[in-house]
Amino acid sequence: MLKYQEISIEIEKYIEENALQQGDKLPVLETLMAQFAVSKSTITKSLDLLEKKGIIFQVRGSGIFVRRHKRKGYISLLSNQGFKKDLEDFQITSNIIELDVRTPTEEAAHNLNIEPNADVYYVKRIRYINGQTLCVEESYYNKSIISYLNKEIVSESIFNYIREGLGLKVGFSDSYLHVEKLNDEEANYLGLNKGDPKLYVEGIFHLTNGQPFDFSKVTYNYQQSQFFLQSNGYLL
Amino acid sequence: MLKYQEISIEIEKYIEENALQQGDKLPVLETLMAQFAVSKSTITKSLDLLEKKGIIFQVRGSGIFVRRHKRKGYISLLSNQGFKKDLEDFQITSNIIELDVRTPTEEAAHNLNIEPNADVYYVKRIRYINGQTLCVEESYYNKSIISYLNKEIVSESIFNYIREGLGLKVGFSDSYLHVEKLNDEEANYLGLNKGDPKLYVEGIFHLTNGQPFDFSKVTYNYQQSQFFLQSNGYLL
DNA sequence: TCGATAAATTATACCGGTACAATTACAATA
DNA sequence: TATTGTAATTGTACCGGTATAATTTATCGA
Repeated sequence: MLKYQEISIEIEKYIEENALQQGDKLPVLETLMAQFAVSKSTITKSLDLLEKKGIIFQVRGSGIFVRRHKRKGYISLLSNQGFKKDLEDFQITSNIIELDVRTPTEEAAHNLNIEPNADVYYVKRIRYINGQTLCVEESYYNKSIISYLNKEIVSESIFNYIREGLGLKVGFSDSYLHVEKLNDEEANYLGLNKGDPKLYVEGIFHLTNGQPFDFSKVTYNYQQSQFFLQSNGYLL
Repeated sequence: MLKYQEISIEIEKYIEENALQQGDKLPVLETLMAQFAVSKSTITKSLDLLEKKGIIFQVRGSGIFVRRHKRKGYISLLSNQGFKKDLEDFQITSNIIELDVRTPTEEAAHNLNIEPNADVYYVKRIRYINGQTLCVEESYYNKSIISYLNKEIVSESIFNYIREGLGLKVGFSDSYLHVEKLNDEEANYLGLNKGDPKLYVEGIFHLTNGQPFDFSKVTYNYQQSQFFLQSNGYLL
């Protein structure tokens, strides 16, 4: 583990343990430098990471402050961790409907940047949160990257498996979302009615080297669809 | 303008002008250092900024590559620029229904972190995109920060006015979104039907010093609600 | 020709420094 | 008391360096 990552975790833990509130001030840079016995640039990097994550904000000439946000019950849209990470407080389960190797749809092939006749793992599942339907999810995994999958792995955290089991590094993701009306089939899966609101999210997940490995299409139960989102603004 | 910001703009322009595609490689660090005649850390900072904005991604040992994403017609959810910035290609207009000084609702006061009897500017407007209703928007501006507003300013870019006119610096924002069904009034405003899908977004906008100055509640026309979102993953 | 191994390439981590800009605290002044 | 100017505080920009980890390319051996 890198120094600046460790430090950022330490600081986050410190905020947690001391129950610091929005606007509370952290020790100044110089203190932190001394405390962790590293150079200014390393501390700065830790703080930049925390800022990016929305944990703190820094004000020049003034100090470093906690930015406590997150209303309870919201899922953060920022983070590639899949669900397990964000929803530790909740009871998340899932029911795998299909899991097989097949050739991708044209759409999936395009988004995964593979040939139409290449192999993909296809996974269709329903996720539940505290017993309620959360979403219906269809995922296509590039089999030349994700060489093996089974029900056990899929039931646990796929992303963990990709990192730990396969030793791959998850990088960035692009998501596209819009709102529509449910059709019959979707309504059926979610236990809702045709015409009810539907939050639809497409996600393309990439390794750090830029290769897309997962293309997912998710339809959320609107009653469960509370998302959180933050931005730090690029003021150019 | 700071060096690393200028450079990041230059590089972005370079990508644009040379029509570089997803995966195309940029010059290596050393070349960029020489080209812009700055130190490694400055270039690195420019690249980090571009990475944060989703323009590029960097691969250690390999190079710097363009990450071209953005499907056409999607509005980026990340960025504090309000609308004008993201939707330059579109015809955005708005119809201001109300604009006055008043005391905030309890909810608004809470989110703006002000007393219930403090003054706020209240703005209610309908936005149109290419002649279609895009959203109904209610905003509360902390009057002790945004000391003056009028219809002309509101019709133009408020955020520009805040930066240029008032000399304030917009920092970060937190947004919360969920999906519901439209009620009668909302349906009426948007030209839709009661019970139709509703994408509802609450946003709290802060200055760089952490003060919230704008609390907004936006109800989107689901037919127009196509959003884009990206994440760079914090792999700790 | 293929696979393993070594070498070169390339971005990232980390150091420690100077200068500067924004904010805050304080003192002086009216 | 309020205001204005000044100094201290504090984070950010930028430099230039060494070492290292990931990747790609070249080299060698079978």
